Amino acid sequence: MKLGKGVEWCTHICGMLALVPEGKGLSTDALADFFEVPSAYLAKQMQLMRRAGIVESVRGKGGGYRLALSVDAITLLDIVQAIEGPSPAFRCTEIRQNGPCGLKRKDCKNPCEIASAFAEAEEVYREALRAKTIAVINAEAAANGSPEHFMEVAQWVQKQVS
Amino acid sequence: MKLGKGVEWCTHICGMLALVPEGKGLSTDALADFFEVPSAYLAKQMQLMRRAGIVESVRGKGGGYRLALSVDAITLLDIVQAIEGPSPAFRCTEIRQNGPCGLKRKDCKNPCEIASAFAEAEEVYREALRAKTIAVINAEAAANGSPEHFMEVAQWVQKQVS
DNA sequence: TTTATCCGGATATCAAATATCCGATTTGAG
DNA sequence: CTCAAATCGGATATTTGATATCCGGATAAA
Repeated sequence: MKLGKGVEWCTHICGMLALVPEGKGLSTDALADFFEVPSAYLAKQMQLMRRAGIVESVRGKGGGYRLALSVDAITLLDIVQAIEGPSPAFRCTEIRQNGPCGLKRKDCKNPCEIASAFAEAEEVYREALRAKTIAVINAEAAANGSPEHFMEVAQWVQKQVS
Repeated sequence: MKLGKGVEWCTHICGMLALVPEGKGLSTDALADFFEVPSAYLAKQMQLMRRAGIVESVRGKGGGYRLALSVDAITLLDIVQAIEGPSPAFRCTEIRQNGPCGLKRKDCKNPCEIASAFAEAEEVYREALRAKTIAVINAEAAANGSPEHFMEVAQWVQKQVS
């Protein structure tokens, strides 16, 4: 039961990309430097984000990544699913069909009670993540953090895109 | 984001152990045969269950495992935590402290907004699993399944403990 | 004493996460 | 046109964790 590092990285990155001016972008190297994470591996995560439609890329000199959607259209769930894929955490292998008292295949059209219970739990989990947009996260961060730090970050972004 | 097979196995096993008569137990081999799972590996999972206080073991000939608690005192969350351990799925590595705009350690006494959001989501997930006891699961299974199959399983258990 | 069982540790195997590298392509700038 | 900067996709290590097996010791019933 573990989420990949890419989830943490990309969530922070989305918060930062929100500060990037229209038409500009930040390169993988710039993002990797900002968070001190391995550039080559981050590049792979950003490709997943792009395929999921969360960010868009501009190739060639001066290119980089920027958000493909507005900050209130990107949820934490979107990011998790982009990085981790769609498969549920609980994997039902239908062991009720095994062994001396195994059920017949045809009697197992519906998921078993255990699989259903885990599916429900994962659904409320996803629902909680779906309720948190980048806009919300950034608003909370602005409320809790110092204005000085915010300016510092904003100026760093400015320097990169100029 | 993946739960180990032991979670599925042990949940089904708890449902079965509920049928074991007072004072008796089922051996690891019997459980492994019933569900067609590898015996040696299942033994490891059962040790985790025992250390978590969910089942208790009887050593020596004729021994085995039985529930250590009543069926309405064992939740799916208990089983997940027994097998998977206590660590959360989202691992915050405090990358906000990294890089050119990294925050000072002392300004990071509270978890960041992202870590908090994931912690909340995992809490509702745990809450959902906490609401599902073995008693509930078994009641649902009894309601959905055929009485014939229930008898078949009960008789198999009888044969093992006699 | 023999047999069946759990216990703990050591170890092997396999899959996934993490990480790096390279060649191809695109694009802006000189 | 050429060069440099950047993403893209694929190939490939490396590391970690999940999966799986085995064995020697302890325990208890027959």
